[in-house]
Amino acid sequence: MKSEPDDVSIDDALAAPGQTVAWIGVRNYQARNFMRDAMRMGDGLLFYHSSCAEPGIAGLAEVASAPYPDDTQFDPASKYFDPKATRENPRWMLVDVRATKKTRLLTLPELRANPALADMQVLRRGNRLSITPVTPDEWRCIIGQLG
DNA sequence: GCCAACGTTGGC
DNA sequence: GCCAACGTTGGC
Repeated sequence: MKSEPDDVSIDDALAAPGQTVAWIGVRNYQARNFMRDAMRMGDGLLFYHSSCAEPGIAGLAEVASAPYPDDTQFDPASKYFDPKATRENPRWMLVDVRATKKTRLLTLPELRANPALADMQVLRRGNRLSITPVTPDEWRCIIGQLG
């Protein structure tokens, strides 16, 4: 899961109550569907810093809730407000994310240099999704690099 | 700031 | 349903 560290960094997440943050602001259907349909409590997450000087994997986290509506979609004062969403028919769902560990920064160039990660979805050319699945092999490889 | 890539919007 | 225009993402 990508986060801009100027917005929410791994340190911010670890400093939050219960080391947990609601993953607000996702406004892409595919990314929403991963949270709404594919994630389960306790699933492992890679916490990726994007749109920053040194993009890369900065920590580990886990899914900490079932999916529920993103409240910011209903708030006209929020930059994530969606006028087409209603309480009765919410459009945007999220999960809570519990940060478990800050790791060394596994940088984007390092990820790209690893043949075992060549097909990783987040690294694919043109990928703009802020949430992408990780295969078990990719997960093991990355945990190994961080260990 | 640039720009490739691609998702969304809206007219038809 | 098509598709051009536009907006956003995100690395560089």
